[in-house]
Amino acid sequence: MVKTIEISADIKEMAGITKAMGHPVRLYILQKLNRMNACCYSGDLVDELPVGRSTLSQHLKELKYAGLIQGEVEPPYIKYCLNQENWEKAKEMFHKLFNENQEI
Amino acid sequence: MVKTIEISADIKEMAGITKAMGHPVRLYILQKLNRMNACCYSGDLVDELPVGRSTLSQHLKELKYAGLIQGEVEPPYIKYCLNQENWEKAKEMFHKLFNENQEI
DNA sequence: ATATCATTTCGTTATTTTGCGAAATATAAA
DNA sequence: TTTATATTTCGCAAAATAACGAAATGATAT
Repeated sequence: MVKTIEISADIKEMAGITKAMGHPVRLYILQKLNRMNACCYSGDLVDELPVGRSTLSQHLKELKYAGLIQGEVEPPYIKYCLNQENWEKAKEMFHKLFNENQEI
Repeated sequence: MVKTIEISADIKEMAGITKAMGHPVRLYILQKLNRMNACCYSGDLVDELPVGRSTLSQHLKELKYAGLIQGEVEPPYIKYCLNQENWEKAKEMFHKLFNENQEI
């Protein structure tokens, strides 16, 4: 007797986003971009974070893959900003998660 | 020239919690406990999740370690519930993260 | 054409995570 | 005391993650 259980796509999606947020360097970047309401460059970040350039690049790639940030080429730099639409979506997801027991 | 940069303890703490939440099985459990505003048993969960008992036990252990849930021995069961205090703390953390650009 | 600059990709290594089944634990029932 | 039940721990294998330095890329300046 085999279990035929699946976890909903919604949960899986949120888990993916949450996972992408679950690293100090990546969380720092997201917090900074949101706080400043601005964008930044990899070069800025590498000076304030305890990781090397290539490692930082990997983290940016992951955040991009998760849809939380986007990079705009601005030679010779790449300007990284929050992906506002998805960031709002994430915000909403967390809001729901923490508040869906508040029903009347 | 060595970098002497550190990431704040706050960010590290939140990253740890976020990481613990960043898996479909664990997120499912948290959502369920919060939604139902109730507790549940490992045996309930194993029937609705696509993982084996020992794997589920590992996930519960991780959530417990992160402080998000707590287990109360109720022989022969163990009753798992949200750790309300820490759950509220997590809620507040996420709220801040997503809203701290809303300053006047 | 060469050099420079910011950044990424590649190749590698070490560590962590995920998952399983078997064995162990702890409690209650027969 | 044996048996049954719920759950965890152990030991393992496979896969994913994190980090690094070196090399590659792509653009501009000399």
